[in-house]
Amino acid sequence: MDGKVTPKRTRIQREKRELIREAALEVFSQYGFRGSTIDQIAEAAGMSKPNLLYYFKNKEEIFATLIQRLLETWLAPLKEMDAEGEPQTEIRSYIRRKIEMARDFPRESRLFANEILQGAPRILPMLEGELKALVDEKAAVIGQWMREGKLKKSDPYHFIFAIWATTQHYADFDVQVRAVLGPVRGGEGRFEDAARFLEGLFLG
Amino acid sequence: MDGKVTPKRTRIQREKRELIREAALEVFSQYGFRGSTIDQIAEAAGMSKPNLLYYFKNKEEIFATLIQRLLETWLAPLKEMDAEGEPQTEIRSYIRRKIEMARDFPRESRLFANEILQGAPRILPMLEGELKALVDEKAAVIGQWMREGKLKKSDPYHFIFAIWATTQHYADFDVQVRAVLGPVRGGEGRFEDAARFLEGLFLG
DNA sequence: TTAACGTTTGTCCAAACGGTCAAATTTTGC
DNA sequence: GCAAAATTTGACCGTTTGGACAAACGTTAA
Repeated sequence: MDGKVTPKRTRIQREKRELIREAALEVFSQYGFRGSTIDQIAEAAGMSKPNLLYYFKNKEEIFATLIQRLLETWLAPLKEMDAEGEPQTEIRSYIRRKIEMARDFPRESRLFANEILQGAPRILPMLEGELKALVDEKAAVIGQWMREGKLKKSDPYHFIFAIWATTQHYADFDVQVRAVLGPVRGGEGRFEDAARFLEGLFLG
Repeated sequence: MDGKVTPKRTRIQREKRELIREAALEVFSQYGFRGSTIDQIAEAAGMSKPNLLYYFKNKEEIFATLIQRLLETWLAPLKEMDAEGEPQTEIRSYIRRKIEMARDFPRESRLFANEILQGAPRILPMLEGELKALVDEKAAVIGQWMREGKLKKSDPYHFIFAIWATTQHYADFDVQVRAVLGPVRGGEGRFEDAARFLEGLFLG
């Protein structure tokens, strides 16, 4: 009926496909889809171009599997925000998780940023569907917390946008952050500093 | 001595060069440097590729003049922040100006974001030089205001980053913002809503 | 051992790319 | 009005790109 079956894969296929995804993430996150070439990705993966195309039909397909995986990673932290939890704690954890993602998965963040910058041609339906639904739900929770006086009153949607913007900034604009902070303050501690600052900003 | 002279330009040259810059901004801000083609820009400018190359030596040069102009626009609002002014007023004006820029010059914002995402290959010296110096200066001012109790105490550098991140978010991630807000709340009023929210966040 | 299957690569192709050039056309200054 | 200068374009070039293909090489299991 479906016509679409999960293809059986050998051990080598699973490993090589993962290797290619890793290389593609590196390249795509820096140059965007149009700015990246299959040759670049193949070289980063340590294989020939035809060999890479043995594992992925074409450039689009590599990008597609990357985006698909990215979206799950991306929605997870917000999904975890628990309506039954302590508001301050929930927001604090959310900020922490997002800053950790900026620190540990900057390439994923940049890939996402690149896609949005270009008008989100491949993920617009998901933004208007799944993401909007999730944000609507969580914004309602946050709004309730605000009405209960557990959080300072403001617009829940823009509150969420502000957390996204500030946390992802440390991944997407990392070069600028380090340039401005200089070698001393721009070291590894910058993410911890950022986390503390943002907790104060959003919860203070 | 200098060897570099401002070339004399005819009326047509001035007009056409401006036309090309406008078209190039449109294209580069969406696809980045590597992802954009001269043909795309030429078409957007309504002329043939050779004709475009009559006005600009090559792709790099178009991009360079765009970046150069962008940087001036970009630093202006922060420069205007006045150490002698009323702290609350100065911060509020700064946020307003930045939100207005996100609304009125989204392409410039995206061009900048694109450049930083790719590691700022063409403007890193400026970030480490001029920008760092400016931020150092203004962070000192903000730090003084905080010590005087005119602003809530926090880290002045991350305070500035947070203003950048949140305001530019409304230009760079506009597609996402509109997708999440939906057709009703995502209308023209979203920038005014954002401005009010951000004033509360940073000054409340 | 060997046949079947999975993997890898050199070679090739057409389209797209950045850029050149000479010839044709238009504008300008006298 | 006309010559010089400025502008525009079609045709072209070498390179890069995404992708196809068949032949060669490895692996596996009967």
